[in-house]
Amino acid sequence: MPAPILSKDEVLDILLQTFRERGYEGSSLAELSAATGLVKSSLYHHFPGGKEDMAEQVLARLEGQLVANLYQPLRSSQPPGKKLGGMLDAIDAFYEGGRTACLYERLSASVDRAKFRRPLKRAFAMWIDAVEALCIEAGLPKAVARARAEDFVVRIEGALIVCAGTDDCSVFARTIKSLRSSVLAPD
Amino acid sequence: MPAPILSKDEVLDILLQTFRERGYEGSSLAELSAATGLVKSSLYHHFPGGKEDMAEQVLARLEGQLVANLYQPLRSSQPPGKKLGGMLDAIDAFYEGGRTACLYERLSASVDRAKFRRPLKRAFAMWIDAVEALCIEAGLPKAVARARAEDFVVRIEGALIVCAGTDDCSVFARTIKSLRSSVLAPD
DNA sequence: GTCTATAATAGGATAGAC
DNA sequence: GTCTATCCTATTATAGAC
Repeated sequence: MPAPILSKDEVLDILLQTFRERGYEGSSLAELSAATGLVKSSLYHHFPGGKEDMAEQVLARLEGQLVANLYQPLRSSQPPGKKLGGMLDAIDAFYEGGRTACLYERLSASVDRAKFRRPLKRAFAMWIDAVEALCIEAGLPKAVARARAEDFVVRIEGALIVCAGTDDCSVFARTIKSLRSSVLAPD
Repeated sequence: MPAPILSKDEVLDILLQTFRERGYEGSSLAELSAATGLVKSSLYHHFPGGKEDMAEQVLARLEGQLVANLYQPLRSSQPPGKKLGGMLDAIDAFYEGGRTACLYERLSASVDRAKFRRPLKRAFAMWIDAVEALCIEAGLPKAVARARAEDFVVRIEGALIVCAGTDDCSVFARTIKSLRSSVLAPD
């Protein structure tokens, strides 16, 4: 009984990276096998449902990480402006200044997107809701807060696409900077 | 010598639709063959370079259509506000209110994105430049115009992603509406 | 310019040893 | 829990007839 090479979480982290880099269709089992150092049948031991199962478990782990590192900190007693800054710093780091794609975008754009419909809907809803709550805390009216939060996520996702398409990360930096000063600004 | 079933342009239109719906990796030759009604070897007659060749020719045709239908009308003598409205109407129709994806996004997110680097860079640059020129015509300072134009494209692309991820087109409608009133607003 | 037929490879998935 | 070996299907691509 050979000992595990990597923990389940380490495997999931590598799968997340691969899906972000190559997309869902673009990540073949051969690719995922090479990235994790596990042969295909070892992957099937962890993920009996194959690639779909991998993506689902990666989504579940990412959701937990985002709650812990992005959304929970927004509930602290710090001033809203400080919390917004912290969230944008974390987002900038997570996307490496616009160099790496968003898993949610990758799966939303995949042929099999219907299979991930529920977790994806929830992921976007949680993100938008978290920013909305921050806007409300900062004193913005509910309707304005909702629109600002939705636009926040729209602009992050859009900036990642334009960065990839133009081969120019500066768009992402400008978007982060603009969000920093506009999201909580008075109505 | 059998007569052509479809014109080259008709074939390219169908390929465009298929790439937009299923992405680059997600569009297999079998798929593209079924969509066009041409068997694989007929496709290779038109596109000796295979799928990559198809995407390149689709990109070239789309660029021509956008210049004719989106960018050239911006050079007319109509008032800037009217031209912005017309462009947003055309964009709304082209993306079917957020229901269909952007080819540029699909190719920018593909594993083979490096192959399309130049046409994609040019596509985004042309789009941003067209909106920038409109903003300048409306009297906005050059730097503001540039930022507004970049943000315009970022928000269209982002709205399409969030629509797909949330299964809710209303995000796209709200983004279009917001752009309608904000893009040319005084600094 | 379209077709049938075929080849070669890559993809997803499983059985069973250790 | 990991491995080797194998299977079947899908995918890309080409040859050659009409």
